[in-house]
Formats: sequence, C-alpha cells, structure tokens
Amino acid sequence: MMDKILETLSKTPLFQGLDKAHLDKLAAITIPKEFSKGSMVFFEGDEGNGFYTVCSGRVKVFKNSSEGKEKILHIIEPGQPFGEVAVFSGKSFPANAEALMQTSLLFFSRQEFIRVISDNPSLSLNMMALLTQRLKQFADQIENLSLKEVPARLAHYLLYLTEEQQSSENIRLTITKGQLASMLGTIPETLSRILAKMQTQKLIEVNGKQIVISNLEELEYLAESGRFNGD
Amino acid sequence: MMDKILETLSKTPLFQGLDKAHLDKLAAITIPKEFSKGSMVFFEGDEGNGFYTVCSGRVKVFKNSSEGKEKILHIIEPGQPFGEVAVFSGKSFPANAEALMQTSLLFFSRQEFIRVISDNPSLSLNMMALLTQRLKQFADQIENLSLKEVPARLAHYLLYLTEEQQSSENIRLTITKGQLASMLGTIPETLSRILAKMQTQKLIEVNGKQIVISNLEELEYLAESGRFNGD
DNA sequence: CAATCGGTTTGACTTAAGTCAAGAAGCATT
DNA sequence: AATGCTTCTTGACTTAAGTCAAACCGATTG
Repeated sequence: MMDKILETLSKTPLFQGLDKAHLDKLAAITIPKEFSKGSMVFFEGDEGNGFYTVCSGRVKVFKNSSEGKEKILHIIEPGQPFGEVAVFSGKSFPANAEALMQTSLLFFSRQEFIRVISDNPSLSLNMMALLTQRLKQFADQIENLSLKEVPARLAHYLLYLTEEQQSSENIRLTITKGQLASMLGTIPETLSRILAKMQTQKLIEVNGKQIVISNLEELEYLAESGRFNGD
Repeated sequence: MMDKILETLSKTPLFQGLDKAHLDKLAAITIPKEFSKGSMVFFEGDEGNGFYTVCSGRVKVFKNSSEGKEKILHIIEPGQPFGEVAVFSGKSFPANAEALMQTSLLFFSRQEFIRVISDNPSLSLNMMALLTQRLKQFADQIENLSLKEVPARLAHYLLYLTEEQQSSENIRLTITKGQLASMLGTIPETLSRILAKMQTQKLIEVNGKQIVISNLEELEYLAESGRFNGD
C-alpha cells in the first residue's frame, strides 16, 4: 500500500529528483482518494485545503458559464498535479474538476505540504517549474483564442498531438471530439465542419478518433497563418 | 543608490516579509536598467537569463500574431515582476515586453536568484503565491475569451476597475482604449461601439478616459449574463 | 435483434464581431 | 493658431462561427 504510493510519487515529475527521505515524508502525508466516472473532485469556489495528483484515470479541469456552456482548461493525465493554485494563493479552487473515468488520486493537504516544501528547495524549484509551465501553456491558449480562428487552433492542436505521440503520420485523439471542441474554445458542430473541410482540402483523413496527417506542411501553414492555402 | 534599491525591494509584494539579511542578499544581485518609451525589454523567444520587476513606469507584456495583431497579456505596474517564467522553466521568454513610457526596472539573473531563493522558504512561498495568482488571472481570461462576448468582458473589466480604484461611481481608464481593446481580445472599433451602446443604455457615461458608472446593477448583470437587459 | 444513448454530422439560419475606409477629436510641437 | 501626430468614432459591408433542429452512427444493453 505504502509501497504503491511511493512508487507513484517517484513517477510524478513534480517529485523528480527528491531523495528517499523527502519522498518518505511526502508519502506520509499522502491521502489516496477514489472517484468514479462523472463524479466531481471539486467545484470552482470550493474551499481548497490541498491539491491532487492523478494516479490512474483522468480528470477534466474546466470552467462554466452562466448559460451552462463549459470550457475545458486542461485534461490531467496520470502523474500530473492539479488544484495547486488553491494551495499557494487563493483559498478557493479557481475551476471545477471532474473524473472522466474511474480515477484514483493522491491528495496533499495544504498545511502538511507547505511544511514539507518549506524545508525542501529542490521540491520548491520543481513546483515553480511546474507552475511556470502552466503559465506558458495558458499564455499560448490566450494567444490562440484571441489571435487565431478555429481552423488554426485545431491545426495547432493536431501538430501538438504529433509531438506528443511522436508520429507525424498517424495520430489518435485521446478525448472525444466534443471535449476537443471545448478545449479549443468552440462547439462540436464547428469542429466537425472544420475537420470535414480539412479532409476535402486533403490535409488529413479522419476515421473516428484516428487521424492520418496527409499534408504536414499545409497543416503547419494553416496553424501559423490561419488560412487554408488558396481560399 | 543601494538604499534606493533596498527601498524598492521592500515595497515589492514578492519580497514582502523577508528579513533584512535576505533583502541585502537580493539587493546585491539586483541590476537596475532603464528603458525609454516604446523600447523592447525582451522579445518572445529570447533567451531568458532572469526576470524583472518594475521600479517606476509601466511595461506591456504581449503576444503577436503572424499578421501583426497583438494581444496584451498584462500591463505591469510598479512593484510587479515579469518574465519569471523564463527563470523556472523554459529558457526563453514566452511573450514580448515593451516599456510604455520611460521605465526603470530591476533585473535579477536566474542563477543568482535561484541561489537566493533556494535558501529561502519564505521567498519561495511568495513566488509560488505570485505564480498561482497569475495562473488564476489567466484562467479567468481564458474563461472570458471563450465563454463570454465582448460586452460582458468589457463590463467585467469596468467592474474590476471599480475595485482597483475603490470607487463604484467614477473610474479612470489607465490605458488607452486601443490597449484596452487588445486586453479584452477585440479591436478598437468594436470596443468603441460597445462603449457607445452602454451609454445609450444608460449603464455608463464616457468622457475620454473618465467613466461614470450610472447603473452598477445592470453592469453586473451584463458581466454575468452577457446580455443587455431587454434586448 | 430492436432499442437506446452518447457522440457526431449536416443543413438552414442568425448574429457577433471583424474589415475597410473616412472622418473627428485630442494633444503635443512648432 | 496652425501643423502634424495618434487615438477614437462611425458607417457600410463581410465573414466566422454560433444556434436550432434533425438525422446518423456505433456501442452497449435489455
């Protein structure tokens, strides 16, 4: 049991490079929690007494509007933390988090974690690296949302997937198209139409969640310029 | 000279609560730099060997698109730091920074700063608080950009100004309307039209940079719902 | 093997907001 | 006061993307 936790911690990038003693301290304050598909880990505005890391499963972090529309901020994969904002500044979570499937999480309480991190420059630096990475991602999202149109945002995301999956030929969507639409700041109908257009323009071939990149250069051009070449 | 720096440091929220010894250490690694109006502090992609805090003046942090449009991410006021992302994760700055007027900055080199912060839990926690505040701001911006329309975003900003300036009656734009448009993710023409509409709807009265809030409740409703009441 | 359900697609239509172009208003400087 | 600036406003027009509604598909499940 404790072994399982230690193993998970040691695989979490945030805790990389820590020595055994510190990992043990962390393991001691770790609280495992289970969430079933569709259940909420926390709501925006909830008092946040700590943060989580994903052990197995997947968590959707999102905001929603008064009319019930939602914007997915990120999908958290195993090994990644979320909810850290509540630990260091606000007392409350700035967004909602929902398990997308049966998910096991590790919970770190703010007080205990701050005690551990205060005595641990290496962990502090890891945490700051993580937070600044997130800032960069968000800055890119803001740039895309305000400066680029949906086709360019989608192209950008597909290119990101090629890196992620180390294949410039064949990629696989790891989320539903509806969720992808939400991440890109649009709606399923629009996404569907643009995927269709990318196909008629021979940039890609879509088969369910499987996507073949037929014309990488054009896709890169689209991501950059926002225009389908010749239209 | 050194006194001036120490005084500035002690007024910077990031360095709040540090004891004299640590402030001295910081002052020792501080490098003052001057920028004239319109000059660039750094460009997106530049190698970032440290970060800055604003001593006096003002700095615009922004991204720009291939077509030359720009999105202002934030306007940095005296006492605030910027460029921290480059210190802790990427080696490069994720956005551009330009002095909006004659501006004096303090520069902290990455290596030296990491040395100081490693030995200073209090400063670490301050830094993490700062970074998470930024994350929260960005998350809100993303929410606004993808879930709300321009009128709601503008209303939201005006309400923010009432808090900032501690007046629910009379506020003053501290940036040009063009810059405001860019911060809201729109263009000056659109901003101008919406301000005009807010006036005909008796929500506000605009007089140059001076704005009188005539109907706070309606403005709050607009920020929340995105709709002008009754239309 | 229907029946059902989430996810996806398509079509017809509406609308928010961008583009382009021309003035108008502010301001600083001579 | 006249000149150039930049900033802001307004109008006519275009366009990207959202809404609403219907149908479709694929995968369970009774």
